[in-house]
Amino acid sequence: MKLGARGRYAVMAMVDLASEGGGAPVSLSEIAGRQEISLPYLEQLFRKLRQGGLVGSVRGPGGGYVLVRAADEIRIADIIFAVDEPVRATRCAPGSGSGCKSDSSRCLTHDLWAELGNQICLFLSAVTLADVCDRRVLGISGFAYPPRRRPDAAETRGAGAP
Amino acid sequence: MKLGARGRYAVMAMVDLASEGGGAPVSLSEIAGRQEISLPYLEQLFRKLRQGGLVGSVRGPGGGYVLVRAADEIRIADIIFAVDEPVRATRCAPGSGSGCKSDSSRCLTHDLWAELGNQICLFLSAVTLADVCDRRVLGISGFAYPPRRRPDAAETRGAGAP
DNA sequence: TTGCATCCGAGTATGGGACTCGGATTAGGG
DNA sequence: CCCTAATCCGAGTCCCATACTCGGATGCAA
Repeated sequence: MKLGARGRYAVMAMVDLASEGGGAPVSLSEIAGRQEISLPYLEQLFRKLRQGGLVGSVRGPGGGYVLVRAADEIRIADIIFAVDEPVRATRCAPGSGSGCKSDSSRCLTHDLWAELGNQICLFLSAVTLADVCDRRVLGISGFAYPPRRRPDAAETRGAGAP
Repeated sequence: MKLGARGRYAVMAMVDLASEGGGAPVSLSEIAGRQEISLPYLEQLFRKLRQGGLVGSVRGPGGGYVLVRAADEIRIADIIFAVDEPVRATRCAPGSGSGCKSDSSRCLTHDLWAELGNQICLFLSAVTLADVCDRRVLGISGFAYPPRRRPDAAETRGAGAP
């Protein structure tokens, strides 16, 4: 999962679209004005969003973009995926070869990054556009990580899922 | 929290150091050979790790680096922080001004990114160097995200690509 | 037809990241 | 003593991904 300005702008624009548009199409100029993003850049973004099936377009005067699904059916992860397709996490798995060099057990760190990417996907999949619009983001994962933090001495940490 | 190749190399090197060094100093040439990282680059990395108080150094022939704390007392987050200090998450909070433009309630996405960064920190703080060495990473957070999803409607397509 | 809007392929460039270089220090072994 | 192995340090270079732009084509309503 890649995390650049493009993804952030896309989310900002989608939030704007979900908030300001009441079913009626919203033009990119409006969004550009409100969010202070350049119009051509927004066009490029919404091209991807449209190809990803997240928004529909209405051409001509009075046209613009509309959400295809309801705001609480659109996950933030969907937006990021739509505009930032590729992944390539470590130096492993560049796509073709399964990676981690030839030696099968070289990179111990592999599953660390894999698991981290997993966590990020999980989080961004748990938050919907509606959540962001209504400021329902904080505390969505209101859990504290560990029972397994530092218990000050040896502990049999089974690490198992419940 | 920034996530570049530098951080990944640093973690790889620290894992190597924790695995191969049995209390005795390990020279950077050895690590460079095993992990296929260039020596000068490693030097630059370990300079930061030393300044961050994660490793100690022994100069002269037979010298090298040693862990200052035990491997299960070093969190992955510590390593990343040591080599990649600054953060600047959104376009908000560039350091001086508290951010989010002047208008107080413009960027609704602010707490989204803040919370995401929080999640990443949380995860990387829950994993220690020893965990990675012993392949105890997978399933460290073996929980499924909350019951607070949309009850029935369209729970198709889970989580996306790993 | 005119003007507003989406559509599209290509193109530029700048910034930050990975990575390098030359030299200075420190220490052990002949 | 040198000599060599190692850490130290401040620069400096290069390159590529990413943000961002341009010119024009297409569709639709008044």
